[in-house]
Amino acid sequence: MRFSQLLIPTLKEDPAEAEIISHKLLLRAGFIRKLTSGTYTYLPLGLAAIKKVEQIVREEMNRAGAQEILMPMVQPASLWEESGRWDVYGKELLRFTDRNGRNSCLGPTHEEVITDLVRMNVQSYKELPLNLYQIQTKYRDEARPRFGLMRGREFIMKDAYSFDATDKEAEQSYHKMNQAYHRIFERCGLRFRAVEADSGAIGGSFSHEFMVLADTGEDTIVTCKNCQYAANMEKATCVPASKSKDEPQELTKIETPGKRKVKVVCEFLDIEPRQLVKTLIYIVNDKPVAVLLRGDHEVEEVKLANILGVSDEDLRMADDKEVYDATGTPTGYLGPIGLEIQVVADTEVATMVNFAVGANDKNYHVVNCNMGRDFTPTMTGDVRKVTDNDRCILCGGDLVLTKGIEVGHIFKLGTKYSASMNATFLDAKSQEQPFIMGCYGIGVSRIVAAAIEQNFDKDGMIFPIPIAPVQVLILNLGLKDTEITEAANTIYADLLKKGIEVILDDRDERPGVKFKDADLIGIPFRVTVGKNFNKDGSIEIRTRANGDVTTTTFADSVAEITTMVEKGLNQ
RNA sequence: CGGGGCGUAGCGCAGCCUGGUUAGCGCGCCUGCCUUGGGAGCAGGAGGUCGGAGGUUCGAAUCCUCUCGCCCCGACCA
Repeated sequence: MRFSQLLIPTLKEDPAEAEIISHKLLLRAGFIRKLTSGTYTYLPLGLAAIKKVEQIVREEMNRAGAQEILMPMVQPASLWEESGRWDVYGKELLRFTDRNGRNSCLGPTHEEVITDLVRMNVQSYKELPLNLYQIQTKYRDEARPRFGLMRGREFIMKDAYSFDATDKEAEQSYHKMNQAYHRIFERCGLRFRAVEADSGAIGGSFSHEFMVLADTGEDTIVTCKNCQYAANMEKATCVPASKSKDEPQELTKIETPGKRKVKVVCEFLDIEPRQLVKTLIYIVNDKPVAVLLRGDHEVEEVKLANILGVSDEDLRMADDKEVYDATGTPTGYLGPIGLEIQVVADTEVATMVNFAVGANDKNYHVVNCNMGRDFTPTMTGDVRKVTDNDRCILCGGDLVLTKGIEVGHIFKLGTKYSASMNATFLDAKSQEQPFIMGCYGIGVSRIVAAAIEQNFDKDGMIFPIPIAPVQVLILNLGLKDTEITEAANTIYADLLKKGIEVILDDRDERPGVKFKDADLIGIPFRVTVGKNFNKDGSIEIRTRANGDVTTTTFADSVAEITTMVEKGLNQ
C-alpha cells in the first residue's frame, strides 16, 4: 500500500472531544472518525488493526474446536419474551417496530438466537459438545458512551456459546475457552490478568474476566502481591481480622449532637473509624434491611445481593425518608441495638469488641457495643469491598487494587436459557435434557483501544507487532532522487513478495512530516531510505517500541527486515 | 436520568460579558517560488447561512426563549 493513496487523515492537534490517550491517538493517527456519539467509522489503518485481532481470535477459537457462524443483528422480540429478558434487559436494548408492527431489537448479545438455533437443529447427545461463535457488530444503547472505542454503542465483539450434555463436559468446555483466551490475549501482546468474577446463581469459579492492566481502566481488580490470586471487586475476598481479645466494657450512651458522619463522630469520640460500626439501610424488594459495616469499609452490593439470595437489581440504598420510616431514627444515629428489621453484619464486625454505633436515638451514639451481647444480627457474612489494607485469602499476602479494562469474559450459563426456551436433547437413556451452556465474549474493537492504552509514548502509538495494522513502514525521503526512489520501491516490492505487510510513504512531504506521522501511527518497524543511502548506501531500520536503529545495506535490507519482523511476531 | 461545560472554516481556538463596517487567528488545504534526516520559509488563494428555530432591536455570532448535538462528572450498565 502506498501512503499517498491511503486515507490516513492525521491530525497535529488533539481533538477536543477526546479525553483518554487511546481515543486521542486513534483520532489523531487517522484510525477512526466519529459518526455520532459512541459510533465510529474504522478507517483503513483502524480496520487493519481490528482485522489482526479478529484473525488471532479466529485462529484460537478454531484451534479450540469452535465453529464460526454469523447470526442476524436484528432479533425478534418473541425470542426475548421466551427467555424472559424482554422485560428485564433495560434501556440498553434498542427496541423498535418493523413495518408489520413486530417488536424487534438490535442484538446486544445472542443467547436467545443461538439457543433457538441449537434447539431447532441439535437433537442428540451424540452431536455434543458444540461450540459456535461469531465476530459481529453489537449494539448496546449505552447510557453514556465514552472514551472512543472503549465504550461505544456499536462495537465489534466475538461471542461464543457452548452446548454440553453434562455438567462435567460443560466445565471442560469452559476450561478450553479459558485456555484459548489466555492464548489470544498473549498473542495480542497485551499485559493482562484473568480474574475471578461473580457468577451469581451458578456458583463455583465459573466466571472469569480478562482484564488488560491500564490506569485508565474503568474496573478495579484485586490481585495478590505474593501469589496468583486475582479477582474483580464484586468477587474478591480476603482474610478477616482475628477476633479482638479486649475485655467487653459496659455499654455507654453518649450525647453526640449533630454528629452524623463516621468521620465526625469518630473525631468527637476520639476513636478511629475502624472502632466504629456503621449501620446502612438498603431497600431489598421493597423491604428494609440493615447492613452493619466497620466504619472505614464499603458495601459490595453484589456480595450483599448474593447473601440475601436476590439479584443486585433488587437492592438499593434507602433514602432518608425510607430510613426514618423503617427505623424511627434519622440517618446518622442508626445502630443495631433494638432494630426490628433484618440485620446483616459483615464478617469483620463479628471480630470487633467495644465498638461505637448509633443509639437509634437522635443526637446519641453508644460506645462499647458488642455483637452477641447487645444485639444479634439475622445473618453474618462477607458483604464489603476489599481494600488494599487486606490480606490474600489464599496465602495471606498483601492485596493490591489496580485498574483494568475488561476485554474478555467467560461464563458458565448452565441451563438458564435452555430451560426457559425449552432447548433440549436426548441423552443415551432417551431422556430429554436441557443443554448446559456457556458463553464467552471478547471485545475486539476494545482490544485495539486497550492495546494503545498500554503502549504509547509522547509521539504516538506503539503497536504490539501481532496487531499492528502493518508491520513495516518505508519512508522514501528522496522522492525526486531516482536512486533513493528506486531503492525504496524495490525494498517495498521485495517485502511484499515475502509476505511482509508494508506501507511505502511516497508522499511529497518533507522528512520531518514523515517521521512524525510514522511515530504517530506506531508501525513497529520504520525503514528509512534517504540521504544516507546516497552517501554510503546505508538504510536504517528503526524499532518503534524502543527506538533502536539498525543500519544495513540495500542488499541486506530485505533479509534484515524480514528477520526482525518474524522474530517480533514469534516472540 | 441528575449536575456541569461547549457548539464560530476540515482541526484547535479568539470574538459574546459591554449589540454597530468586508467575523478573526494558528494548523490544515490549493497555486507558485524556495527548501528537503524530526511537523521549514515567502507570496498569493479557496473555504463560514457563527448548530437550528423563534423573539427583542434601526441593527444580533453577541441579548432573551425554545430546540438539537457533542463532551465531562455521577447514576446506570458487561
